[in-house]
Amino acid sequence: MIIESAISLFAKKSFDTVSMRDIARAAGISPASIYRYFNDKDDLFVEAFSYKAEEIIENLEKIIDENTGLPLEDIAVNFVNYLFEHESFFQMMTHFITSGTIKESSLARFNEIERSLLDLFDKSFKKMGATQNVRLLSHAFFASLNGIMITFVRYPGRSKEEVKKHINRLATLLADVFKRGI
Amino acid sequence: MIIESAISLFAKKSFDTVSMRDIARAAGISPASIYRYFNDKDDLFVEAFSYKAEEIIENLEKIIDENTGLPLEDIAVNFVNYLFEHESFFQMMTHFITSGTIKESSLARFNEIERSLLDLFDKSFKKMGATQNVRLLSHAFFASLNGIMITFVRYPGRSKEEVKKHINRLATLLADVFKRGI
DNA sequence: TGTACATCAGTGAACGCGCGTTCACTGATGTAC
DNA sequence: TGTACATCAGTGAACGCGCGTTCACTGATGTAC
Repeated sequence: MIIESAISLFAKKSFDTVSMRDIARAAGISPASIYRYFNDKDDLFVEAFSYKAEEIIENLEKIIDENTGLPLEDIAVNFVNYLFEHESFFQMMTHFITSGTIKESSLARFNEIERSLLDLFDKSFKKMGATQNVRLLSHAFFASLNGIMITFVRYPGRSKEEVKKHINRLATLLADVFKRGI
Repeated sequence: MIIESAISLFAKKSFDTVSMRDIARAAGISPASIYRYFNDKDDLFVEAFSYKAEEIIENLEKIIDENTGLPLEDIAVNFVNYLFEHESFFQMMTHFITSGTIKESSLARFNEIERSLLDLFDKSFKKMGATQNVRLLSHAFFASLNGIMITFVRYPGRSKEEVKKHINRLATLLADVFKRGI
């Protein structure tokens, strides 16, 4: 319940602006109660992130496995749209990637999840027939899609629909470039 | 002097952890004095960013102009190494891109600078013979390089040298893929 | 050159706020005999 | 079934802190006559 409240808040607000009091209010409990279940804010967030991450990785894996001939463009577009639809996950991921002030243990768990995501991309590239530098390709592709999301998702003066469309175009272009370039 | 102190602090600490008191201390003045020259923290940071950005854009432009046959790989590697060597600029750029809580006027100035950077990539792609979708290519390439930096620059358990090397490899791979893919 | 006043950079201390977290406590539920 | 006690989820209030920012003030410098 606490975790779900935290997640739902991240869909609306950025990491720094979500406080323990906010989460407690959303969960309908007192701030002190949160500390019965989590050591500190970092711990709560890493739990929330991994909770959401499991769901997302499972779904993405399904998409990849069920569609044997899935072109890289579709994987890219699925991925960014998934991030787009699960803003809380994207928000948390961005925070873990960019923030310099995270407990080592939390960061370790985040990296584990990041590796699972990269495994998905590995799988996709292997299916496409890539044999060399697969992990490096995954790193580049994953980071590039991340970069596209991070750089343009807050683009000011554009509606959510326009932003989504633009990001889809960029993801498609990137996948196309990768497909032909590898 | 204030601006330079702010910039030098960003090279070491992340945005959220640099306070007005830190900057005042580094500049050898009192916190109150900063407010004689800047309306608020946002204003100071956008000035610091644009101060550094001008220098960087000028330098990158020189590199591109002076080397007519410069391959995309070199531009990519120059760009990420530049970000790497000017951590303060990278730090500020990341903050402006990811933070959801910035004054509209500051964001407008940031976007102006971002557009200048994109113009540089436009120039490079045009030199390479791209004629269609040049701006879209620049968006994708710029965002991808950003993503590579953002995603891997804080990679835990690796030395700065290792991180730099890895990012260079990814930037080279990306440029190579783009070159062959367009 | 001297004097009276205005201007202005700069300051130490404080304001008000929100944060993560802890404390001492309550009251419901479970357990033992 | 009743009673005494232990366990435990949950709480309101407070602690201590650091933040951005403002205030009332100082003292040096510039200006006018």
